[in-house]
Amino acid sequence: MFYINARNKKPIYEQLCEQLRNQVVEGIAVPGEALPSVRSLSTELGINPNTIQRAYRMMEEEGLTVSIPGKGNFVSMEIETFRKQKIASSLNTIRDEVKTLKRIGIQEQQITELIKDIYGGEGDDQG
Amino acid sequence: MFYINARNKKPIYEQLCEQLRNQVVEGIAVPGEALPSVRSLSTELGINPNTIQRAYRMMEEEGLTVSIPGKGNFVSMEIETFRKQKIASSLNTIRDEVKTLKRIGIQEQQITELIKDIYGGEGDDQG
Amino acid sequence: MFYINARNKKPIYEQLCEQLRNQVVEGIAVPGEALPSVRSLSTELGINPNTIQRAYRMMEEEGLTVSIPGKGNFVSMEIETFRKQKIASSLNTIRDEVKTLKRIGIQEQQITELIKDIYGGEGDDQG
Amino acid sequence: MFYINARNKKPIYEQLCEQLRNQVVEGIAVPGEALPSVRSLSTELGINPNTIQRAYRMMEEEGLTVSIPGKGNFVSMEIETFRKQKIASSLNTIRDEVKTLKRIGIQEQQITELIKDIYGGEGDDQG
DNA sequence: GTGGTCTAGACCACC
DNA sequence: GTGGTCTAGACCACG
Repeated sequence: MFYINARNKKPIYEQLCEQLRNQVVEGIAVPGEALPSVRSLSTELGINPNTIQRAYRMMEEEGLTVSIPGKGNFVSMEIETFRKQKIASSLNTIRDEVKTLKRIGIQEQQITELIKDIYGGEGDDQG
Repeated sequence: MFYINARNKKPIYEQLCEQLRNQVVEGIAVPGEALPSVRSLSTELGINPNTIQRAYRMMEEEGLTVSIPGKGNFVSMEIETFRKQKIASSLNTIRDEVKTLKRIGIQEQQITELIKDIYGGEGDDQG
Repeated sequence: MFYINARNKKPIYEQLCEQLRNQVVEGIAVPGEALPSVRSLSTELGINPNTIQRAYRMMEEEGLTVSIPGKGNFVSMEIETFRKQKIASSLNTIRDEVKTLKRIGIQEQQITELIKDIYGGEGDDQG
Repeated sequence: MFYINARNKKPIYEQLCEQLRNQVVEGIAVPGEALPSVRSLSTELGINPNTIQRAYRMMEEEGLTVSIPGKGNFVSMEIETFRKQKIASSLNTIRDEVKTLKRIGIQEQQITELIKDIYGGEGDDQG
């Protein structure tokens, strides 16, 4: 469910948080689903429990999960917000990059064809 | 020629480097052009000379500039590489984001219209 | 693990970087091995932490090490590249010098005997 | 007779000095030969006359040239010393590199063949 | 004037 | 504890 990229300069707790965020908006993690316990994830990833704890705390602060004392951490039931946020964020990123490409002199066609290719492929090439 | 955004989490030397990178790919900084001296930029921005030095060193390591001791720092003569890199990088970013949006369930049309809007505007909304 | 030669004209950060490079290609420093912490090496050598930092940063930029914030600096797992680079570089240097000697009028025999002497000695006259 | 590589980090006066040194030991510059005047070389290379002056001064200090006031600078008649120095220096460099290669595990044969190739070619492949 | 190196010491985030 | 960034200011070599 989670993995760590030690070479990545992002802090570990951020990596974990981001992974759950992505899984949630893409429907891979479903509302109500239980997250691994702090202890088990800690040993599985070889990471300090404090760091896992911090990641879980951050997830809860974001509203991404709910923590039920004595039970564990669970994906929140209110995830539509995150889907909208992610869409807005992605569109913004695309807008910025496209503007840059326009300034550099790239033709609109080259970009639209890239998109057509992606949507043309029926399958989901998620890694 | 350069500015600092204190609110930006990125380190100052990175901001400077990134700004020159953009100016180069957009043709605002032309090959052979002299950069401000370490000291002058330092006082102009209210930044420690060491930090400017580091930014300039990084630019040179990237091949973005050449440093001639006793003379100054100058935009490199071979900048076409950076234009190509930037294009490839931007297209990759767009590809990733579009794939994500597809997975989330966004229609192709919504993205292509965003792009059409950007290219429809004659002006350059830079800065 | 490291030492400083004050008489050497090369900057300190370069000396450190070069030493690790040599230790790596000669198998003295093994992949995954931890380097001294910035602070400890700083006090051990009587060098400013900033300078050590810079050396370590340069090593990482070269791909010689990986830096994990909060953990330390470690010899990279992919060091075979450096061995090959070093071999190529050494052979090139030898080639250039031999060509010069040929031009000056030195006999081939004089050079080959030098090499035979080196390989004839069983021991390793390192350090 | 001289050229400047602005990208080279070596100071200009050092580059000039080194070039004459090489030309002398290789017989390209012959004893008694006149060097370009400070003024003419200065304009030819687009270099500050002071820098040329410094290079010429250094050449004279090395005993590489003699300066005759009112006449100019001339290659020294005593150049055999430099030939011997260059040979010693080259042999030392080769010795060091070969030792390194031995330590890394390179076979003697690989090096001797490199040398045989160089001496096998009748011509002088100097650039 | 220019860039390059180094010291001394502070502050931050991460683990 | 760790690495990373930044400031303040000195000193050097080069042109």
